Amino acid sequence: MPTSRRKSAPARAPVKSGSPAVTTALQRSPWRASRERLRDRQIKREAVIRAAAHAFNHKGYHNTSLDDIAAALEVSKPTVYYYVTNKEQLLFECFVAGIEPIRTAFRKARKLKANGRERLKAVLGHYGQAVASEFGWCMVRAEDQDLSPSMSAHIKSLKSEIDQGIRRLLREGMQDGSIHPCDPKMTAFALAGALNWIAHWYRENQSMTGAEIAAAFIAVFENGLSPRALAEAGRRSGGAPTA
Amino acid sequence: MPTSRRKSAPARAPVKSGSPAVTTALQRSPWRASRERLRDRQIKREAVIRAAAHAFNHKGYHNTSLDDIAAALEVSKPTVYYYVTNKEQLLFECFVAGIEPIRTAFRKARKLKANGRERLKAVLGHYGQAVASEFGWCMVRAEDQDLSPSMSAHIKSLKSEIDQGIRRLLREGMQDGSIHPCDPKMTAFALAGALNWIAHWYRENQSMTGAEIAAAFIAVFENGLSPRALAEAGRRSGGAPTA
DNA sequence: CCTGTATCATACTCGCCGGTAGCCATCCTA
DNA sequence: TAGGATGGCTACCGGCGAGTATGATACAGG
Repeated sequence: MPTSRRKSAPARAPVKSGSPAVTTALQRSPWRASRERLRDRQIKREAVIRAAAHAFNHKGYHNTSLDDIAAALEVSKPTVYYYVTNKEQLLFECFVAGIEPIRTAFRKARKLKANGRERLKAVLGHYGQAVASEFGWCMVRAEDQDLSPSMSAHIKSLKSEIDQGIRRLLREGMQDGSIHPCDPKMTAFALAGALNWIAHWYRENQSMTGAEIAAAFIAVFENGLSPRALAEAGRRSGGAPTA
Repeated sequence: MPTSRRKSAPARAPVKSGSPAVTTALQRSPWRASRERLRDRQIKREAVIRAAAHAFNHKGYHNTSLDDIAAALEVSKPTVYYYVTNKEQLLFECFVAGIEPIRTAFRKARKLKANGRERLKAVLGHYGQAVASEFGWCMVRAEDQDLSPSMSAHIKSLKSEIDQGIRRLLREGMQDGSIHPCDPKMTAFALAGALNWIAHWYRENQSMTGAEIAAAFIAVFENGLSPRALAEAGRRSGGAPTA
């Protein structure tokens, strides 16, 4: 009976995590071949997403057809559809792949033993690198209007998580005296905006690496435009300034 | 002979300039009626562009059809095409309308009698307001990929003009001692990026006006994250800090 | 009243592109 | 070696949307 066979496609796994615990145990199982095929499938799936990110980077989401992506992979369009359900999901996966390193940066910063400003700097450094990565464009430019309500909500919540994380670090830094008093909301917007915008002017084969750009930006944020006394400008670790 | 009649459409005038010197003289010309029609045409044309900007704001460029814009104006699609040649030009005009106030801000700042930081602040204030304006989204999001090479080049040059203007003000401020030493290129990117990003989260009917947002951002840039000595934080006009 | 021009609508063309139907090859498993 | 699962292809559909052909109306000038 020729009913739909395509339903049997295995559910998606998180795009970027490198096969967490599945391949470690049961090395000589009789299903080894099947497991290897599954792993192959993940590799191919990631290649599809990577190709999509690359195409979106260069031509934009709407100017990229799935035929383009298929051609870049030297396969046909239905093959792409074998790995993802639709174009929208491609954008979504690229977004997630881009934002994931930022989330882990927050987790790592949390267990860092330093003042708020240093922790914030650590996060912003990873943030900048993520924006300059191959998924940066997709992460930054994924728009509500191009996504279904459910995915849009998902993305919104992830973005909000990042935003709240920055605000929290700002507040903590202000409490421990390592950050100049400011409005956390506006400051977080300014910081994230400056870093997000990297995706607009940064394309591969640039002279600076993502890390270098992030470092340069952080220096700007840290010092501000107004001139500082020399002693203060050279200071590294912050305590309460005068109080 | 039914050849193309549409060629007779009058050439476009700069979108936003308010009928510069045409209506001042020759008030009783016999072509008064014809001149009035021309003025009407300009008004309608601007309405079309404004409607396009509004639609692009809400749904994005690619998700907006010219039927949408026509419907918003309660006219039909050919009417829209009577005032603009194609969709691309609509985006371009929106971009120009958005960026023009920034250019005038630079011109005004140039004849301002103040140090570099103050002049930069004045420009950034107008910059922020422009980004938060009805054309802000179009100005910020107009992408090369959606435009023909010639228009893309035009937009690129306008953007570059703004960028170079910011860098120049930074250098001037560093020379007169009102701005902390920094890399002008990276700092300009950071400033412009933060302000550009306003277009992503700012939608009308927000609690803050564009001017308020710009002021808040400028305060962030000016102070920086590192804490400042109280005397320094309160300082207003800058001279050389300690040298 | 006649003619040209400005303005706008109805009703189309047409290409692109997201997504699918159906078929074929291969390979693992029993 | 049969038979199912897996992975891939060619060929198509359907709709959306940019842009247009054609003609109707309004009005100005002679």
